Amino acid sequence: MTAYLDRLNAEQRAAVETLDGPLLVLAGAGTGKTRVLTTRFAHILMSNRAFPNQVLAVTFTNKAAREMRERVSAILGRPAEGLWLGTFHALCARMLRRHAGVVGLESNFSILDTDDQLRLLKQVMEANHVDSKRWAPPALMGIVQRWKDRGLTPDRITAAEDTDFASGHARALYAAYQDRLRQLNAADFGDLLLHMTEILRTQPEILAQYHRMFRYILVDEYQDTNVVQYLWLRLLAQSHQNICCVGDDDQSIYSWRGAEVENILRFEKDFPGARVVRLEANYRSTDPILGAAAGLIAHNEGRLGKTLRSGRNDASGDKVEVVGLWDSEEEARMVGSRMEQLRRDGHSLAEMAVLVRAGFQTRAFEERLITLGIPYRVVGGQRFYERAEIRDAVAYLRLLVQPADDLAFERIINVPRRGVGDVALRTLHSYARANSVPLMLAAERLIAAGELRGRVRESLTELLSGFASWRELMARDGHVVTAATVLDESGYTAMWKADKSPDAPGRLDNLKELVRALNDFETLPGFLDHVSLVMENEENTDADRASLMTLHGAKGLEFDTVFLPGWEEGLFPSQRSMEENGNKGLEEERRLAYVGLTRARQRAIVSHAANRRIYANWQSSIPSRFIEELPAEHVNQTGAARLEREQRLSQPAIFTGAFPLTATRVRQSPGAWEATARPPRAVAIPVGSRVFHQKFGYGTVTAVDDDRLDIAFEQTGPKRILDRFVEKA
DNA sequence: AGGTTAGTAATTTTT
DNA sequence: TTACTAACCT
Repeated sequence: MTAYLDRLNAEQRAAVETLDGPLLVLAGAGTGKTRVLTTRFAHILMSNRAFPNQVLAVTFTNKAAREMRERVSAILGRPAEGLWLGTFHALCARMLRRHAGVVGLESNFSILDTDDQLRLLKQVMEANHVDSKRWAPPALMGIVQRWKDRGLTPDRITAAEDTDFASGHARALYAAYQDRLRQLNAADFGDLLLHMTEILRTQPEILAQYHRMFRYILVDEYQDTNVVQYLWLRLLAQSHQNICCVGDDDQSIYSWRGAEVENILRFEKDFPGARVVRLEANYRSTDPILGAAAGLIAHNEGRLGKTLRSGRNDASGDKVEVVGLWDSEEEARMVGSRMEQLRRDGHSLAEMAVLVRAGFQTRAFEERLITLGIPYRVVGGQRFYERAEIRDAVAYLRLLVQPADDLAFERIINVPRRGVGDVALRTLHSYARANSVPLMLAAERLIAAGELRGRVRESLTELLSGFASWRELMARDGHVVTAATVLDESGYTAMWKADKSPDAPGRLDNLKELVRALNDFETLPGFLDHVSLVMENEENTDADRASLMTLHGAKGLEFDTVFLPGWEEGLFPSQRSMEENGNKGLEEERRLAYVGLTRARQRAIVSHAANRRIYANWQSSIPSRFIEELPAEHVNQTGAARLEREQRLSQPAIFTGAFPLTATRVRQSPGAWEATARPPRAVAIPVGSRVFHQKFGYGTVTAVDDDRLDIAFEQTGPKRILDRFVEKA
């Protein structure tokens, strides 16, 4: 019955069995955090302390939610259904649909993504005569989001906090934006939390209802919660205080998104009588990796303090390698050849990852891996919902559910092209504004009044009658058929079928996937929530590929081998982080380094290049301070890091040319120079040859300029490629 | 209305 | 360097 408890160590077991009252579980990296959380959840159910729908379990990512659901099911031995388990946003959306009226919305409100948000903010700025060229809309979006993160409605913002943007009009713009959202019957991501917290704050009977409902609350990644999430949790936990938060202050890396480490640091004050359990036995990494990570993070102040110790029996291992390279290209070659070496030794690529500070850094590694023929995947990037075709399709569906959704209307009004441009749209806008009606209704009335003519009138009439018939169809035949019909009859799929660009087939596939996914939902509104809050791109995890991703993206993952390139001052720690947030920024960068190191089970290879190409020109850089902070006994330093540093100090003149000077290059090991030289062209590739490129596929050479080939690729069109990247087909 | 070109800005992004 | 936006031309 309780066999699942036997698999836990003493501290994990304490975390699972301390069920009453507030509990903070400080879970160091690799200490079995997820196991504790899921076992605790299952334990609550198995011991009959609560029914599945009486436990509220909150995560930050859909992935974490999914994983928890699966693992709870596995322990229970049956599918876990009826759970309140999900992300903050998904759970709030679900609640807010029930109480939308309290904050002036209808329950079918639309959820806006950042793109809609930005467009709306820009419109609000223009309507309030704030020049959107002088004041950047994205900056305002950031300000508004931070306010929302802190649970601040416009009326709660003090004048003192409103001085920077638009000469102190940010608060007014925020208020106008919120009004506009209400008119559109829409909420942005931040609103989901903000509105729900507001409702719980002001409506005691609704709060009481949730108090009766949720007997236990579980929270993952508590160090990443922001103020409004904290307030929401505190309100919900108020009565019984059965709240268990799991987190690691050393892994707090999202302060720039409004996360407050203080939440976890303050837990015992916020929840009097709280118990604290520390999970310190690490089952993931070797001793040297743990030692290096611990030594590094010890440089931070204001930590709750944990001492990771090894829980593995086989924890001895190689020291953390620190490799100094000449330039970023050599760094990419080093990573590539080490991967090849490991692969020859029987290691799987899926167990190797390159973790970079910023997205653009992956490119250099991609190029190298392509030339070496090492399969890889870039993790992160665009999510399913963010793709243009999905957003367009969703806009059509949103309008079906909610005709007042002007943002959706604007998005699709001329997609596909209907000859409705700026001029026509402006006419609609001015009528809509003057009469306080949605754009769709404005269009209808202007057509009836004969104010619109020609092509515009024709295509708008067609679109409007389309929507009318689609609504009927939905009532009759359901949302799946309707969605497919909408995409067809609106001309949207035809638009992509006619598109000759190489990604058009993929987009059509995505649309098919969207319609297919509709089958899993009873209603269209339910599906729309799923798409904007949950749906992700499916990745083919089957193939053996190395992973390239940002350090942020790597949180929660682990690999046998982890490459940590670019440990240079200015890049990592990032200059901007330090400039904007001073020591706090630096400490967060250090936590990021800590997260990176602790992803590794067996091997961690840190590297830094003396020269790096930023945009067009070369810049020299010095090794990251984090390298010096790694305890020497756990590190094996190779390469000319020290030498480079001294050399640069004695020779302040850096290169002005496009490539490092040969004279300094001699300082490198003999092999380095050889490897740097351009490999001789194996076979001449004349014009007209059919060639193959790892990334772009097959193509025909149309022109040759020394080592550069103009190639017309069959899939992706014309490109200029260095000859060594292609082979004769 | 829609395509073309010049100018400008360039972290991290769980929802 | 590239990618995206905004004014500009057809």
